[in-house]
Amino acid sequence: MQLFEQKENFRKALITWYLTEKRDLPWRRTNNPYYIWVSEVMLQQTRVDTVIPYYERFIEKFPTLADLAEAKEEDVLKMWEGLGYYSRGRNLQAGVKEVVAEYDGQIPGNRKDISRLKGVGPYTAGAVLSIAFGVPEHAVDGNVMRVLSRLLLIEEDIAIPRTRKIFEDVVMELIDEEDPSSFNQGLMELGATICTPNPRCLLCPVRDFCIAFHEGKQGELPVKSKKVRMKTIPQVSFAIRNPDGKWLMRQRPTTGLLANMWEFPMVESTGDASAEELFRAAYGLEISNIKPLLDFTHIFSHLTWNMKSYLSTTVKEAPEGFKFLSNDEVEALPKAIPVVKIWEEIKKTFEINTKG
DNA sequence: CAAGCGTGGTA
DNA sequence: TTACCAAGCTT
Repeated sequence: MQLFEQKENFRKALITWYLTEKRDLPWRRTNNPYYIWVSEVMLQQTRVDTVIPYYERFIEKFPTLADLAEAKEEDVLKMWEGLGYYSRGRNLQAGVKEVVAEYDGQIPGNRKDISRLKGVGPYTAGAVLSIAFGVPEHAVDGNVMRVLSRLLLIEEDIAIPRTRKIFEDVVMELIDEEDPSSFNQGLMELGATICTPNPRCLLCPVRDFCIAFHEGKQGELPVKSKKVRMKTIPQVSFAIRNPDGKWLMRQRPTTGLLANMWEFPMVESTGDASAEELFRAAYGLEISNIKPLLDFTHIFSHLTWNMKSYLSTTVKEAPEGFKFLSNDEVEALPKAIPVVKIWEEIKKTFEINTKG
């Protein structure tokens, strides 16, 4: 069957399948545009199973858009701890603040305005517009590109940004004006459960429309170029305790990797300098009683840290930019996974019980 | 546009 | 073990 000549039949097959087979997910039990927005940001490059508990905790902590707008950034990042891509959390709060300041707390219902909000790109704009407001707008993510590349045998490289416009145009041609939410979510649900990288075509509700299936090319699509060479950086981290039993920590810079997250002092390990020498050179602080704590490798999306962590003590004051913090304070701060791992090891070593 | 930006799951 | 992801956005 020709897809474009059978638009109505295609829409009906897709939407009927979606309404029957869709998974029961927390954000599918609401039309609250703020909740939809939160879920869409969390779902960026992140699995559904990972997001669910974060979503539940987040909307419990910040039940309304106003609650999030008024929150401390540190509390927002704490709720994001372990979810990754932490600028998403900071940008979400920034966007929410813009809605309060410029739109009287009402999320804009058109693409032009909603797209101006921090952290809202072309996909998230279309998702919120179609799902929460019922506006017939495209919401093209990786799922949609995979599904449509197969249905229509589109062989453009989906790794190239400008390719997305091809799929946006296709969606605007096909979209169901009566139920754009189910249409867009149907395409995504299909990509997530049936039209996966290794597709299960025999279960597909729209395989009769699929050119790739017809020609047996579903395994060759979508076309996606890839170029990633990963750097490995050796890091040395120091958990330094003062006589009050407090730990030396700092907040990372406001831009770049793990922006604004907290960490134990850390330096790139170059050459064969000892841990103590590295730390004195970096911060000019004398430390003693150095003992190995925990070694591990942490893999980011674009680089790898080979971590060696040490325990030590000092009697000096904190250097510029650092703070000595109690166990409960360390527990409460937002920390990325490598820092959490070191902190967990410290808590085990010293049998620390925190209020958190 | 290309590169930077997290984490955990899976083949 | 390596590679590739999973509902992308910013600079």
